Amino acid sequence: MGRPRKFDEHQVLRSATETFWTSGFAGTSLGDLMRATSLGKGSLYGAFGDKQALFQRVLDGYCANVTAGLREHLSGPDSSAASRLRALFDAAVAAGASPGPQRACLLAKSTAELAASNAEVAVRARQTFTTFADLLQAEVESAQAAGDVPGDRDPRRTAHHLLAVLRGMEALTEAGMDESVLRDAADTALEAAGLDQA
Amino acid sequence: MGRPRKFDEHQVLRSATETFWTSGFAGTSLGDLMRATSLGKGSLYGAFGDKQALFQRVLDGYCANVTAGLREHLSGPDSSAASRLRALFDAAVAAGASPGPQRACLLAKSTAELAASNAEVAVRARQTFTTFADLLQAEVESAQAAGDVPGDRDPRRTAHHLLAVLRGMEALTEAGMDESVLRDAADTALEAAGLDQA
DNA sequence: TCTGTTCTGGACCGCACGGTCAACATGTGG
DNA sequence: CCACATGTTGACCGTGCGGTCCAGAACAGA
Repeated sequence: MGRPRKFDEHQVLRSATETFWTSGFAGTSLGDLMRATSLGKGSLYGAFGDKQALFQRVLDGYCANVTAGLREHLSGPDSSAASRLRALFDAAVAAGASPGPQRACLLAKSTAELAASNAEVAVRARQTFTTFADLLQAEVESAQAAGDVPGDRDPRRTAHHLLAVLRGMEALTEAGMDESVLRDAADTALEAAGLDQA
Repeated sequence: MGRPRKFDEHQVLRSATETFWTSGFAGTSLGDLMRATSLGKGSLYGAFGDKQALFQRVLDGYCANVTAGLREHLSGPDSSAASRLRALFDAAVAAGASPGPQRACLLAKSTAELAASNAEVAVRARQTFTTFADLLQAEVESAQAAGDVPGDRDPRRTAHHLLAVLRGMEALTEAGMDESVLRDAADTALEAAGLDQA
């Protein structure tokens, strides 16, 4: 019973995500959020709590999405684990190649802004990156089993290296570095993992 | 002529750097800056212009310092270019290994927060990273000349990869990842460059 | 239809924000 | 020692902040 909500929670969270993504946590005001979501303050506070709590919801949702996306990609229809890994790095290069101002990964931005002062954000970041590493490791192992990666490679170590390169490419993308830089980083990383280029 | 300044500009910039570094641009208020610098608003505005201008001064100075530091390190007293590169990555691992909340590189934080919306920040970031790449490339070439890096490596490509790993390690450090992750990333990157581990 | 419950919209709060300004202090050059 | 140029201080300004609250709207169940 009671009056039903007029808004769709998912849609509101999507709008809020967009806003925080563009302006960061400190750079986003409640007014911005009200405009983006078309909700009054009362509804916003009633449904999500204060700005901090809403941000946490947004960040958690974003991390879940990104993790799910990566998991889906890595178990995708692509023929081999090796080609899926290559596709992943190709996508990272392509993301940085598009012209215009770049909007980096929300998780990267949030970690840079808040991880040092907000334990919850730090935990979420750490956990998400750890999951990334695990997924990459599984993929390396799979490629190894298929004979596309030499057996002498330590999958965990390799995954950690690939993760670092991916995050580094993200950072270089933020700075608007040339595509060639990203290309070089991606190719060298894949080579180091033992994956020959097509 | 006129009344002389009571403060040391370098000292003030150092304090302002500290403040922006801790809280980011949007997260730092004029009050924070006044407290940190012990200057009144008038002096701050008279000497540096508005908050935005002061931030740009701070960021430019930081980039200059970091670049000079890297340049100095890479032309340091260490015996070989190879060992200097190893020391560089060791330092990056060590930076992430210290306990407690991590405060990432100011340039990384500023790029994440502002590069998409502030052209001057984006230009500075891009330029600084490009300089990093150039310095790394020179070092790889030097190591190659000394026979510590195989001659078939493309120095530019290798430098781009090393740069990506360094920035990635920075990002993982922000998130508080285990030292072993950084260690793996660093070791694998150096190996990929053709540098054997000691 | 009436009651209880929830949701909505916006008025309202105190505060701190970024920024301006004018009165005053402190030097230098003549 | 005086006139001038500059630096300092902090009061002041309008605005927008994050957050609270409540009167009224919109439903479900009796």
